[in-house]
Amino acid sequence: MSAALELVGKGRHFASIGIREVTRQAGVVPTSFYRHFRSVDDLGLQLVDELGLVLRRMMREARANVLQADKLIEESVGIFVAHAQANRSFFLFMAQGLAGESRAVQEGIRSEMRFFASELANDLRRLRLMEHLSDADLDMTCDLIVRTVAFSLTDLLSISADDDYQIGQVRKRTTRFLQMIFIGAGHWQRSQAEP
Amino acid sequence: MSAALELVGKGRHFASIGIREVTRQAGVVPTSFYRHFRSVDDLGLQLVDELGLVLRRMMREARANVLQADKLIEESVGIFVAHAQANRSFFLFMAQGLAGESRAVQEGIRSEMRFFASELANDLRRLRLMEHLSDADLDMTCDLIVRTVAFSLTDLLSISADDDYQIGQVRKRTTRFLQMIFIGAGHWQRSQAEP
DNA sequence: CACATAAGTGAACAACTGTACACATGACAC
DNA sequence: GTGTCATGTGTACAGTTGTTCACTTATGTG
Repeated sequence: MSAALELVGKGRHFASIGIREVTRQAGVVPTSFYRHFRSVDDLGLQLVDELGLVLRRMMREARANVLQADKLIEESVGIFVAHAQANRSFFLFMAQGLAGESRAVQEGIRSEMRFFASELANDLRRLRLMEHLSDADLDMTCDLIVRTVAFSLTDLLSISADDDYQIGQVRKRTTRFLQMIFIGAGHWQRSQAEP
Repeated sequence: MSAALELVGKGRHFASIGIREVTRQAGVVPTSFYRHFRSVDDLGLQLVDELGLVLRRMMREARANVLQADKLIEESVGIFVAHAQANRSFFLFMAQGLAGESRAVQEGIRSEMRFFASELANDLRRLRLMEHLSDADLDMTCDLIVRTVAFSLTDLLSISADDDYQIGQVRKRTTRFLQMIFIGAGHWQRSQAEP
C-alpha cells in the first residue's frame, strides 16, 4: 500500500498503475501481490479505508484546536492545508479516486466525504452555530463546505509542495470561499429551500 | 478523438488508455495514431480544446435563455445538467482530467474553468447583479460558483444516465448550493475580504 | 490528367503485462 | 524439537504494449 501511494505521489495516476509496477516499487516479486490483494481495485479499497483514518486524525486535531468560533474558518483551513501537505499522496489518491476508474473506490471516497460532512454538522451544532438552520439545511451547508475544501485540494496538489507563496494563496482563497458560504448560511431562510 | 471519448464513456479512465486501445476502438491500425498525435497526452490536449467549444456552446445557450434574473439559477443549472447529459463523455473527461496524470491536460482544464468563471462575472455585471462587489470579489464568487457546479459533475456522472429521479436530486441540490452562495455574495462586504 | 500531400497498412521488435504453479522461508504455538 | 501458517520466491506462458519502417491508398489542387 505504501508503494502504491509512493507511485501516486510521484505523479502517476492510480488508474494506470499495475500489479507489477506496485510490487517493483515495494521491492517484492509480482506474485507476492496476491498474498495481500485480489486485484488493484482491492488495493484501492484498502487505501480508502486508511484514508478514512487520515481524515479522522485531521478532524480530531481540528476539534482540539478550534475552540472559539471567531477564528474557526481560518484555523480549520490551516489545519486542512497542513494535513494535505503532510499526507500529500493520500490526498492525491483521494482527488484521483473521485473521478477514478473503479466505481467502488469512487463510492468509498464519496462516502468518506459524507461522513466528514455529517461530523462537521455535529460540531457546528455543538458550538451552537447556525442554530436557525433545519437539520437538512445544515447538512446541505456542510456538504457544500466539504466539497469546496475538497476542490481546493486539486489546487493545492497541482502546485509544488514547497511553494509557500502559492500555498498561502490557496489557503486565503479557500478561507474566503468558506466565509462566503457561512454568510450565505447565516442569511438562509427555510422558505428559500422549499418554494 | 471520438474513439478516446467513447472509451472514457464506457468507464475507462483516460490515464489508463493506450495508443493501441484507442486505435482499436477507432477501427484503425495502431501506426495510424502517429499521423494525428504525437502521444496520448497530445490527444488529451486536443480534447481539452474541443471541450472548450462544448463549454462555449453551453454558455451561449444559457445566455440566450436566461434573460431575467429571477429564475437565473434554476434555469442555468437545468441547462448545465442537460449539456452534461448530452456530452457525457466530454464531461467525464473533464472530471477525470482535473486530477489526471498529465500536468498539461490538468492545466488546460483549469484554464477553461477560469475562462468560464470570468465570462460568468461579465454576465453578472451585464445583468447589473452583485454591483456592490468589487471586481476581485466578483471574480472570487464566480470561481466558487464554477467549482461548485464542476463538483456536481462528479455526482451527475456517477449515477446512471437515465435515472431521472437522481438527476433531479442533483439538480435540486446544486441549485440550493448556488442559492446559498448568491445569498452569501449578496451580504458580502469588502471589509470581510481584507481584514 | 498528373502530382503532392494526408491517411492508412502490415510486419516486426523488444519490453512489458497479469496470472498460475510448485517451492522456499520466516514466525510462532505446542 | 514439530507442525502450521503467512509471506515471499522463481520460472513460465500467452497476450499486450509502444514504436520503427517501408509500403499502399485516398484526397484534393494545379
